[in-house]
Amino acid sequence: MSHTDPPPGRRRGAARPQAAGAEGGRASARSSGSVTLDDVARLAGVSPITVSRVLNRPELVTADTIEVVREAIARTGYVPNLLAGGLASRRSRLVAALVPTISHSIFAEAIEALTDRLGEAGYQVLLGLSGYPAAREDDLLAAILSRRPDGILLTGINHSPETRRRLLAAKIPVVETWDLTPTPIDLLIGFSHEKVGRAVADHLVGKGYRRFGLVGASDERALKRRKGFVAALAAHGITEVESSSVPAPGSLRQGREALARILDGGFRPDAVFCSSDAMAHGVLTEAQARGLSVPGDLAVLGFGNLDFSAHTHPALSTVGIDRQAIGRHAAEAMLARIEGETVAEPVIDVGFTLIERAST
Amino acid sequence: MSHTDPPPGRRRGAARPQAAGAEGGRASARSSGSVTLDDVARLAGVSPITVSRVLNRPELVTADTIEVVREAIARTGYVPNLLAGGLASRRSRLVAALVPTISHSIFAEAIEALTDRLGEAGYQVLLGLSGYPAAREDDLLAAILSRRPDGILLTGINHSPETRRRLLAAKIPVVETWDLTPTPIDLLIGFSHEKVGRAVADHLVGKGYRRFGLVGASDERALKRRKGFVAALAAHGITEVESSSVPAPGSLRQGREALARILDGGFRPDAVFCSSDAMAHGVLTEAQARGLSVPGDLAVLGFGNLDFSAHTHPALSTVGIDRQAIGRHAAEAMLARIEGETVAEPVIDVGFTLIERAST
DNA sequence: CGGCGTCATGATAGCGCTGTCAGCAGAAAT
DNA sequence: ATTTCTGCTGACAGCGCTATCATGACGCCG
Repeated sequence: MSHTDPPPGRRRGAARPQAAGAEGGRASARSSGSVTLDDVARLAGVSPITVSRVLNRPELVTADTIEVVREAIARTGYVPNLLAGGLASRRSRLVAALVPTISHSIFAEAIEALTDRLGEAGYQVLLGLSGYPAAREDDLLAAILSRRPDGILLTGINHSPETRRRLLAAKIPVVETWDLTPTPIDLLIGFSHEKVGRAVADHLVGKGYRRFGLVGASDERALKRRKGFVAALAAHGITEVESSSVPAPGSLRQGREALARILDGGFRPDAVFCSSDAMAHGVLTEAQARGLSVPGDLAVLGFGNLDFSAHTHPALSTVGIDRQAIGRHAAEAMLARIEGETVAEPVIDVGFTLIERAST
Repeated sequence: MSHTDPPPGRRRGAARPQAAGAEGGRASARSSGSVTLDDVARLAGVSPITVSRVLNRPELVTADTIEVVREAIARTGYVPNLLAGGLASRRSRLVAALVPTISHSIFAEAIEALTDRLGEAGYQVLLGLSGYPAAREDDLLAAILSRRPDGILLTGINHSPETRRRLLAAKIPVVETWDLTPTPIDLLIGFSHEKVGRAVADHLVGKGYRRFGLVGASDERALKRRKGFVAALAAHGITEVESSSVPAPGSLRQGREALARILDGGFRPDAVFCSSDAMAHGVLTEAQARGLSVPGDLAVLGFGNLDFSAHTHPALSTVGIDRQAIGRHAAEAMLARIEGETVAEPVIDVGFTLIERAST
């Protein structure tokens, strides 16, 4: 049923221009009234499947037909329905990304890179905000899997057993990001936070600093950096480390307050390592407010190399992460997996760079 | 076809526990093999539509039945398919949001508030990043409308005729945000940027400042603020305004550089109004680097009241916008419209607050 | 000139779900 | 006892698209 006329003389001649939904048609009560593939097909004088091919696999259709169909699409103002398409083809062309927050730009940029790359390939990104202790991750994941994404990106490597189970059951590519682990669910793109901590400690000790402050957010990755930092200091025989924890993700304000707490507690560090550049900026600010000179009285080192970090006064030493590379690699790996190609590098260590500026 | 056994004794007894996809079944070549509503229904001994109701309109089903069905769902690990559901019900439970960027937290927070509120109502947010001169808005919109969102949020009020046409044709609620206009497409939630500019000018003039610098990003809303600012200054008889434009969105770095340009150009303002707090922070930083005292030598005023603004040194005077209110109101208005309720206030002016801190 | 492969297009049959209306208890009304 | 109503459940028929296989036209070969 539904399309009544068998294409007569072959295209062009068959096309009786007609407004969509005009005709003697009985628009079934449930129909949305909007233009469908069938409407376009009828106007173009071809079968619906041909219209579908023009849109999705034009290499299978002759140039003439493509032109006729394109014109019919333009005339009707047809907008494909990806819900229907996805249902039929079992490819939603949707990729989900779960991040704790986008308000702090460390994740935002990776997401933007991911979105850009996937957009080029015709995919869209469905964003899930899990909040900081990833409390909602489970429910969120359930909601997201209902959309049948073709792939999913997660932040971090610690997921509840329930989450792992669901991901495995979904049988789609999974990319974990921002950390490394010997037991990834599937794909993995990150770097070693513990090594970051060690590298920072070695650097600071090498420059002669001996009394350390640590200003860290309480998220799992910051804790790993701390662990590496403390371990490396211990290896240098240094145990004098005063630390102050704040709730993730950590802001300039919290950096200021943390330094104030450390100083007011009587400890007088000569260097402070912060778990984010925003907090380091706060430490810088508090130091300045107290008339301490940086790095003379106090060295400060951050994490993230955000866009402002090179331009604070003094410029902030920090650890640079190629955030866009994380997003880009995630997109590439996911696309490859979706297309059924074998992924050359299922685990990518994007590394980090210790960036020495004026604050140390 | 498809479900073979008519529910015999009435529930419970009928449930023959069976792994999903076991049975003598001929899984049609196209089936995904994953658990469907029918599988759950068979296990629970009810019809598929009843399972659907348990999930979507449980108030229509008795407690007993709900329990049996819930158990079957748990046992099978059923994950609903919203592509199919959306196609059948013509409600995707998806809301699209188009913003220039999420890397700068001014939009990110509004999006988070939107996402939270909509999430409670069972909707998810599909994010579209249009980039700064909203170059991609048209294509992006086309891609997004293919998903049949139930509503859409736009940033700003200037859209191409093509965009307007498409939005109107989609027949879904549209919320424009971050600005006001007498001719909204549908719903509108924002505030007057020109009034912001005027209020800032009045404030600064009132405090005795007379020579003004203006550091502005070149996006349309920042230009409106500038216009209001300049107009109000003119009303006070002040025409000595030196301005410096930077590409949107504007960063700390650009703030520093802009102040440097103004100062090196020989103009010596006693107050600078910046189009974002990030840039104002940069101006603050450059002033400090040059040994200028703020506000003694130079007053600085930003825009946005971001989380760091109260904690810079000196604390930054700025214009506060209730960003979460924008997201929340947008969500509420959209939900009301989707549910078919009449929207009490289709246009909401969330206003702004001039926040006076130490930098002026 | 018949056989066969290739290419463009079409017919059919779903993908997994929900709108709609019908049916059938049991309770309430007469 | 009969009627009417209410509340719960089910059968059916799609939603708009695409996977799959079939078909017909054409060119090429021996």
